[in-house]
Amino acid sequence: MPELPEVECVRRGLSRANLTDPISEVWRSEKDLRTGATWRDEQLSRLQGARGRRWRRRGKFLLWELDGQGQSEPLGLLVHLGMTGALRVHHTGESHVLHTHVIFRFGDARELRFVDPRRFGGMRAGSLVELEQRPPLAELGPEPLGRGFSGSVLAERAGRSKRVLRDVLLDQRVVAGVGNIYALEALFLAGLHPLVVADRLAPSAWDRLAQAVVAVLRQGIRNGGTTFRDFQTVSGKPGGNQRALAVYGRAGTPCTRCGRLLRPFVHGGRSGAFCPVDQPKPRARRIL
DNA sequence: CAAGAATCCTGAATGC
DNA sequence: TGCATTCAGGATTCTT
Repeated sequence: MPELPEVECVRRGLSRANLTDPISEVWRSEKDLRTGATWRDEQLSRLQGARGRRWRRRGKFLLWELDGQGQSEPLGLLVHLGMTGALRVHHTGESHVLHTHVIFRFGDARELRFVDPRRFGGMRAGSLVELEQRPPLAELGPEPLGRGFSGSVLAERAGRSKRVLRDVLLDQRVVAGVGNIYALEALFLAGLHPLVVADRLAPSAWDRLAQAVVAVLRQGIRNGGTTFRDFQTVSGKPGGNQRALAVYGRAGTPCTRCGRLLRPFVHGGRSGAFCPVDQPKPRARRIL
């Protein structure tokens, strides 16, 4: 379940790996990865001979910028890790694990492997500019760790919505990179009930929520990401942020702040937890 | 247009 | 012990 902090940790690992030799070979398994308009035509072989320049992140997406051969336009590789996707750097000849679907081999006898058991992840190569300017990247909401993110930005994009706060935070068009774990953590930190309808929030509550989103994401990155089951970094190590989680996966256990038992809920087929004391659901029309 | 549901997938966890 | 069922869930597509 890589969300923004996990993807950012992967990005940093890939940057440190310095994969700048030309790609000598692209290997692809026969299994489909994520299907759908943006992923259908992967064009991975276009990266043959290209040189990696840098790794960027946008929300939960990774974007590898590459220089093509000759005077061709800059190329890009868009990657989404889905639920169980992992990017790992290996030496050529190291044994493969099950569910390895893509391999980029380099001149220096290393290779970048994409492993994804559930195949919710996807990859697509193409013109860098086109990847940037078309969906899904073009439709993403603001970067929560970028300049200009604030409660008023959240309010502007979701303040009239009838959806509940947890679902609003999961909407990548409202804010990019937040998934179920960090949405629930941010709501706890902000003292907001996850099932409050968005259009009831006053500006002060939106401010608190935006600050909480930033705080939990920063903490997640600082702790190397959250590994609940599958997440691993480029070197194969798990993250450490699961120890810092206040509510996700903790339903039925005591609240770290007040000791009351955290309550589970299911909404829209997705589960969550909250503290009935610290995250009350007020009757008031406006929630401050 | 917005909101909710169904869909994709495998492995771990649970139920009987 | 073993088999069947449930759950996990991001983004897209479909339905209401």
